[in-house]
Amino acid sequence: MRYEYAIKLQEYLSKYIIREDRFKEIRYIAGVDVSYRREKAYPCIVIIEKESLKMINYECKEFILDIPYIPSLLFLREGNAMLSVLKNKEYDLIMVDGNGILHPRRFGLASYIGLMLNKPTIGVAKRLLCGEIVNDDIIDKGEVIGKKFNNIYISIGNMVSLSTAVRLVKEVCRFRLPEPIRLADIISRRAAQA
DNA sequence: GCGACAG
DNA sequence: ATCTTGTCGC
Repeated sequence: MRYEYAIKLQEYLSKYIIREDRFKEIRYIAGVDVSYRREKAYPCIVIIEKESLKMINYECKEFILDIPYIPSLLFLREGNAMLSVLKNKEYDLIMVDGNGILHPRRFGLASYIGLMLNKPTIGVAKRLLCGEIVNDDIIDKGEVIGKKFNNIYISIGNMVSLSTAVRLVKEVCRFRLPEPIRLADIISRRAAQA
């Protein structure tokens, strides 16, 4: 896929992202992350019960990668790997290691996942991709596109408002990262090193 | 042209 | 993200 085409695709798909709450009850939350070893990726999903923060289920797969990492096009590299572990599982919302609309074209990995699965998703990044921070609000081109909290950057992926996204992340944070993502990170890392 | 740049 | 040992500190 040409670089220019991928950019156009993001601009087009971003129009379909829903930036408000579209769900009934959030009881189970999934977290997804990907670790690497040479040409292979190890996507992992962890599902926790929000109330108890207990892990209910997890799975890790091996995935062959052919697309390099290009800043702002992370969804091309990790998108399908993540989708493969999200299939046939039950959860009410997904937290993704990467951005949602906190993105130059308002369409990061978490938005891609949310649109493909028609599910609520939240983007959680450890470093800032774009925008400037004003009182923990992340502003880009006059628009609030995310929130800084706990030294992480939270954004709408799909079907969740920013305020709800922040509240949910806070609810499942024991350490720096929200539990579903922290656990998925640990498990995928271990799988990659095995 | 220069620097920045999720994972 | 990954390649990589020990080390300082709560």
